[in-house]
Amino acid sequence: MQIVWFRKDLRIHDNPALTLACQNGPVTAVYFVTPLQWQQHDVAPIQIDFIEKSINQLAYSLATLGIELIVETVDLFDDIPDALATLCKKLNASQVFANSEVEVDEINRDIKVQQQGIDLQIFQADCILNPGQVLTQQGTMFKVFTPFKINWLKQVQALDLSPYCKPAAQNAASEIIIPTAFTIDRPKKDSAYWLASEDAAQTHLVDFLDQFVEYYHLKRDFPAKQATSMLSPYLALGLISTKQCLHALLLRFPDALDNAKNGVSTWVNELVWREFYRHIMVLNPNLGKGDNYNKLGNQIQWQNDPKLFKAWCEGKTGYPLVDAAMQQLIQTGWMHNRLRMVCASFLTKHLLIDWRWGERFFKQHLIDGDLASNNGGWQWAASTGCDAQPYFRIFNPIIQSQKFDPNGQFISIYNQALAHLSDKQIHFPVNPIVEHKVARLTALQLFSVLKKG
DNA sequence: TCGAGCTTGAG
DNA sequence: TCAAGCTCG
Repeated sequence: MQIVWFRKDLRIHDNPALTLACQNGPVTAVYFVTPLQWQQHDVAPIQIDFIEKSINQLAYSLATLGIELIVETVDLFDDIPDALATLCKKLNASQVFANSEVEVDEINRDIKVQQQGIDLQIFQADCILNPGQVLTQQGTMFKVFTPFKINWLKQVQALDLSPYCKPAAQNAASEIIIPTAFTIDRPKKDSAYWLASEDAAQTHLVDFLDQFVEYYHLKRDFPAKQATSMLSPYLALGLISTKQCLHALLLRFPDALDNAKNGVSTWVNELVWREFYRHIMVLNPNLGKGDNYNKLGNQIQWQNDPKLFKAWCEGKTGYPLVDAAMQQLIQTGWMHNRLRMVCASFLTKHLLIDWRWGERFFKQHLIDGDLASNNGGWQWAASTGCDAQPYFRIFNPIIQSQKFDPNGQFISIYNQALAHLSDKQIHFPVNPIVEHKVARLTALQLFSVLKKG
């Protein structure tokens, strides 16, 4: 008997741990619910709801393969080695199969499991190219995205991207035992807008590839348009893999890896950014503990005014686009990528609040909360990250609004009181908590500690 | 060594 | 126009 331990890979397709375990004989699956750990990791209630629905769906999918999914609740990652050892004993299992994760606590958890004497086999399915596999000629991690991407594309072009097949059913012709629904006993926020299944993820992907990807580079920056893939919640929990995404993309657009300037390659870029941030995280584990990537960032004198932070959290900064974006996050658990940049820039550069505060707040509300991507994005905006925004580049929230929500269509969704304003008027702040020009100059001074040379 | 090339702009 | 540099080959 083998155990397949599911973590952030809640899928039966393109899942090497599952497929390879099944090749070795009978399999039982396990998922550990870790409420206290999730609390420490600021997992959003809406993501917990999405996890609950996803594991119930996974249990059903596994049942169709004749595999039982045991869902066990413990407090912390630290409790898993014992729990897993007990389970191995009970099932008389010789090996545990799992897919790798990139975060430091997760990696340490796996080490502790192995130290417990459990034969834990770890497979790589989180990235298309494994962390540490995309390096400069000096053997170091790239510090700039573009050369990383060039190297990544080169390697991927030589790769077979066929996803792993789902395993064959274990006991043919056996009846499907419909598993009892599992409930996670934690505060939850309804995630029903996002159907929690592999099928739903595939539908999002197909719709995106059929209808949107060709215009992605032209439309993706406009939050009022439906133009992005909407795959982030699925990628965050592994209901779909980036390999599946790229494979499907290449079937439709065989020259997708050619580094052109079109919608297809712009979207490939996004997948590569995801990998870039994951590689950085594995090679710099302390990023997961709040370290600035750029140590000069330690010298930034954050002002951290709680009143300003509260206003930002509640979408009451006075800047219509920022406030609408924060409402989108609070109400739906998701925020358009362009707006994440605008809000992150505003918090760090206009309000001079530590990016970690914003990172945490986002994590607490995002259905697609993912440490590497969230941290990478925040440190990009705060100019402390790897290949980050230069510190002197400060988004003007009014110009961003004029450019990317020209008719105020997005703003109007979340602030009907402004809907009657003209296209010209709607972008301007009403009782702003800080004035752009003043804030900009202060930020330039405070952030000048990042000046190089 | 040196030069090409820099995600998501702003005053 | 400017760009408060630097990475990578």
